[in-house]
Amino acid sequence: MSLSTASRAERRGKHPQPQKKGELTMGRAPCCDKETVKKGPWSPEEDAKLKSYIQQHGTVGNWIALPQKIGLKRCGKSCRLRWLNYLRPNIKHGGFSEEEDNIICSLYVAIGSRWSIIAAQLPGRTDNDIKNYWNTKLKKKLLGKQHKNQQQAHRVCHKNQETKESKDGSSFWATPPNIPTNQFKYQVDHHVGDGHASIRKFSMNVDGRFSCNYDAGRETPLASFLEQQHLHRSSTGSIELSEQVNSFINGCSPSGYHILQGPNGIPVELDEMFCGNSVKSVGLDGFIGVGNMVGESNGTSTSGSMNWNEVSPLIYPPVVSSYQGMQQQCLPDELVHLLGAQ
DNA sequence: AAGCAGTTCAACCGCTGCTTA
DNA sequence: GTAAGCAGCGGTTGAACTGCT
Repeated sequence: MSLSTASRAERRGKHPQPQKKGELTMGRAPCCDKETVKKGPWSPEEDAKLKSYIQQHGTVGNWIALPQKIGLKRCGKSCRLRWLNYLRPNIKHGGFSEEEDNIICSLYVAIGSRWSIIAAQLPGRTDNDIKNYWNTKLKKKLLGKQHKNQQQAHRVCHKNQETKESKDGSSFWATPPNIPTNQFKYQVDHHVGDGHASIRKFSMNVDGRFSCNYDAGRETPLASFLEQQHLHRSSTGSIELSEQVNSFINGCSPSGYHILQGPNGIPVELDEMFCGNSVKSVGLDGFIGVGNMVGESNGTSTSGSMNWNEVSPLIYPPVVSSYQGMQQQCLPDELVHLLGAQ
């Protein structure tokens, strides 16, 4: 370290942030003076200033220095957010289509709350918009569907459970249901011998409703994300998610057989199902790194890979009487070990 | 009309990872 | 190799709005 903070700040045309009395020396200094910076809703005048400056000079440069340049008493981060989420051209607000709903749900199931990646697949939508939409509407919509199906399925399950319990006295359910041919799939084409950079084309197909083809020479955020996650290719170069995902999106399980229940028989919330599942718990590596994941019609997978139940047990777990029981029942050994170590 | 509860969404906060010196 | 500075991200907050009683 040869340069002091002050000299570096000067070189960048900035003054160093004065350290406040009693402030810790460790940790990050605030990006702006919180006492003089304006907060809250933006006025039309502020919007106009910001918009005209960016339209003239572009967004290239230093966001933190920008408000000073144009005389705005705003934090640079706030300016950036305002531009990206509201002032930027071609922004769409509200009125999400059915197709967009499906895309959001599909991607949420696959990659979790990576809103920026999801937003990148929906032109004109911002991550903030999608996040809000998911939290306020889509999640409830799905829970509503889920609830309906649960009510139907409960009747069937109750019958099945009675039969099983009468045999062995346990509350564990019998074998998982057969998984019909998948409608939802990711496919990653590759060129042999090209390493991780071989993911040159990313296409996605949700029941024929959505297709996002790779634009040659331009890596999609999702494709590069998958690449970052050290996607292991199968011999066919494809990753396919089973119909379970798709059918959940469309309202619960394919057979109406598996109901998600917590320890006290309380239905597990969507959040817990997705966010608490192994995808999130052990990182996407645990999900994508599995390699070829094919929901065959008999519920098995090919070439030593894992099926959906093994990878994402909380989406389709058998109902068990305890969390530990569920781990033992559903998770592959290495994941149980990982979770146990946490 | 008033009061309350629920919903929406813009904006904020704090953290992470990358870049630079 | 290290630390500062920054952009970007996801979670959270709270004001404004809406609907119900």
